[in-house]
Order: sequence, then structure tokens, then C-alpha cells
Amino acid sequence: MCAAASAGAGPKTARKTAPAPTPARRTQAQRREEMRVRLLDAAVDVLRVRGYAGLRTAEVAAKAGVSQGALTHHFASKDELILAALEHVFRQAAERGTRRAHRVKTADAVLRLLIEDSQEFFFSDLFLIAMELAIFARTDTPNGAQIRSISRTNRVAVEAAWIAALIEAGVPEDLAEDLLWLTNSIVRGLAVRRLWQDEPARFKRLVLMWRRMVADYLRVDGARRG
Amino acid sequence: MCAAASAGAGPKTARKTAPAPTPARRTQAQRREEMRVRLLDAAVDVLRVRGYAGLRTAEVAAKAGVSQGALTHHFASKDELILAALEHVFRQAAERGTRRAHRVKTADAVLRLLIEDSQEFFFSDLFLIAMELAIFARTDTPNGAQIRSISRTNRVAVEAAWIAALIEAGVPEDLAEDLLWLTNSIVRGLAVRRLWQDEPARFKRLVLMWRRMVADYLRVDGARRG
DNA sequence: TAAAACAAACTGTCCATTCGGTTTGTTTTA
DNA sequence: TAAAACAAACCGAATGGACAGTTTGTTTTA
Repeated sequence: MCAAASAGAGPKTARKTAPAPTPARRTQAQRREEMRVRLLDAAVDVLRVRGYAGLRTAEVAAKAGVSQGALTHHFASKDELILAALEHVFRQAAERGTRRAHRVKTADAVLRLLIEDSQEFFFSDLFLIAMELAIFARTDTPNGAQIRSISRTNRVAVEAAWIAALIEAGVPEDLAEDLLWLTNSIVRGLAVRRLWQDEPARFKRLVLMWRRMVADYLRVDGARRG
Repeated sequence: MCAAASAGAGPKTARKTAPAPTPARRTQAQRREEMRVRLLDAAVDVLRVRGYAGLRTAEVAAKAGVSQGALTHHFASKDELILAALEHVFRQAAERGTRRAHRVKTADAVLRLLIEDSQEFFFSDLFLIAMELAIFARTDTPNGAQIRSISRTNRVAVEAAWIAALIEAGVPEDLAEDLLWLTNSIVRGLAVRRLWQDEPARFKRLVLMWRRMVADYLRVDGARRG
């Protein structure tokens, strides 16, 4: 899954005839990697339910089913853990997002699917976590830049994929990027509003209205361009 | 300035002949109120630069130029202080917002001014503070409801004023609310994006694009309705 | 002179990090 | 190939710093 850590790992020890007596035996590299993933998943989970402010390293360790010592062995500080956890989930999300953008084939579907993808991301817990961290990062000069960079880089990759999809679907190049930004902004704006007022029915209606507006706009714009 | 606290305040003590020997002499109610405002302003200031996570009651007291004892005398707990500070700034902002909405006279100006007001709010530090608190409130069950309620109530009042202004400007009633929500969502969404990427030029262009889209939409809609 | 406003030292709690020790896996050597 | 030596993973109790809230004492005002 994560390439970096398994670099100088398995020097092919397949000279034993018996296929490993105890199935629980793992190499150090395996142990290390599995533990890291367990801890990162646990950290993300705690971020989800407690938020960044409420994250306790002890709870992360407990949720992962290990001691606090194990946690600090792998992540020297709380900051390090959180940065790694952020990278962990954002990479997964970005991969899913770009894959989805590339899969779009018909011009008709692209706008609908873009909006769907946008909704899935901005209405997810991941976006809430990213926002909480970004807002915190605003005042935290040492780690702030890294925190922002992780979410930005991964998200920008997804956006690039969608812009390409829009262009391929026939949207004029100079419009594609702006339309993507506006669409994302609307959905992001609605998702944020949810913090104070959650009205799914209204949100659905507004998103539909936006789709109609874009369709109209593209038609008119197309006519203007001939 | 702040109505609530000055309730049973000044019972007209103007029976002395001499016009007060020391000009620094204030009644207890005055002292109390002035101190409260000083502390609240200081708290808001600290929220601005340090964020909620970084707010230390000691720093608030220092910034207000008083001791920690004075602070706790007026606000028994940190939570109480922050709730009061939030109420304090949001009330001011809401009053300014509604005043502005009521001042609009021409149909042409309403959309432009609405967008301007929206930008001023969502691009302000106040919105950042509100967001940080709202996100925190998500996981803080005791105070969460109050925190959300303060910002929601005040903001909804401003929105109501703008909806009225839109209707008065000739926008169909069933459209006014949706347009307000979409407009606010776009601006809110752009403002949030700023946490990762601040591109004023692009933001300006997109807002303009949105204005054109709305104008088109209203024209088409008007034509449909006859 | 009583009560409220203000000051400043103090205390208890919470929590990230440290540290001595144990277990598990890997390499070397006889 | 077995056992010795080493290294990394893992454990959990202890530590120490930061900070909200309290307590006790002083000044101002009615």
C-alpha cells in the first residue's frame, strides 16, 4: 500500500521447505507497516469522532489496541502522527477521485458526475477534518504549511482530472476551470453551511438549480461562440 | 452598545451640584460595563490572532490590561467568556448587515450589494472565528448548541433582510430565497477555499461570472413567466 | 463601612513525552 | 544449523509542563 517503508525489506527467504509453521510470524518490515497503518487508521477515526481538538494520543493507542509506547516508537510526536494520518487518508481519497474522473465517457454525464464527486468529498468527514486542520494551521506556523500542503496537493490533482474530463466533454477550455471552481465552491459552501443548518432537501434542490444554470450558460455561451 | 448587560444600569445620579470632581469617577454599572466590553474585545482579538485552540485566558486578561482575577470576576469560566464574546461581535455584525440590506433602493443594485455584503462577511476574520467554533462545537456537546445558535440566529436575521430586499426589487418570491442561498454558498465556498489557496484575482472573476449567470437566469425565468 | 471591583499567588488536572524494561525478529559465527 | 549477539518492536508506569479555575488579599465606589 505504502511503498516507502517496504524499501529494503524482503530478501527472499523462501529456502525453507515447510510453509511457515506459525502463521503469525511476520518480518520486521511487515510488522512495522501493519502497525503503522493500524495507528494511522485509528488516528483518523479519533479525528473523525473527537475532532482535532479532542484527539488524545492515549485514545489513538487504545483504539489501535497497542500501548502508548508503541505509538511513540512509530511517531515521535503527536504532530508527526497527525501529519502522517492526513497524508494517509488524503492519498486514498485523491486516488479514488481521479479514478472516477477518468472513467467518465459521455459529455452528458460529466457535469452530473462532477457534482456527485464534489458532494461526496465536501460532505464527508474527511473534508471536516481537513477544514479543522486548515483553520488550526492558520495560527500554527511550524506545521501549518505542511498541513495545508497535504490537502491542497491531493485535492488539486483530483481537480486537474475533472478539468480534463470537462474539456474532453466539449466544454471550452477557458470555461472548464472556472466552472469547476464555481461548482466546487457552491458545494463546499453548502457543506459548510451544514455546520449550522442541515437541510438535505434544500441542498438537493439548490444543487439541481445550479445544474440547470450551468446547462443554460453553456448553451448561451455556445450560441455566442457560434 | 451591548444592550443586555446595561439593563438595570444608570438611575440618573445627577443631584450633586458640583459636576464631578475627578473626571475618572464612574458608577459601578459603568465600570462593570466598560470592563466587560474591554474584556470581550480583547477576547475577540485573541481569537483572531491565536484562534480558538490557542486562546489563553491569561492572554485575554493581559491584552485587556487587567489581572486574571478581574477576568474571572466577570466571566466565571472560559466558556462563558467565549460565548459572550461571540454574541458580542455577531450582534454588531448582524446589525450592520441588516442596516445595509434595508438601505438598498434600486432593483439593479440589490444583487451587487448582496454579493458585496456576502463577501465582506465571509471573507472576514469573524467568519473564520465562527467556523472554527462551529467545527469545534461539532464534538463539544455541552456548549455546542449554544455556539452554533449564536452565529446562526444572528446570520439568519441578516439573510431575512436580504430576502425581503430581493423580493422588493422584483425577484419572484419563490426564487429569492434560493438565489440568496446560492449566492451565499458560492461566496462562502470561495472564502473557505482561501484557507488553502488565496487567489483574489480568480475569486473576483468567478464572482462576476456568478452575477452574469444570475442575471441571465432571471431574464430567462422572467420570460418563461410572461 | 459594606459591597463590588480588581490583583496576584496558588492548586489540581490533564496529557504529551520519556524511559527502563520485555518480546520478537535478524544476522553472525562456530 | 544452532546458538549467541544484536537490533527493532513493543510495553506501561512515571514525569513534568501548561493552564483553567480558585483563593486570599487590596482598592475603589456608593
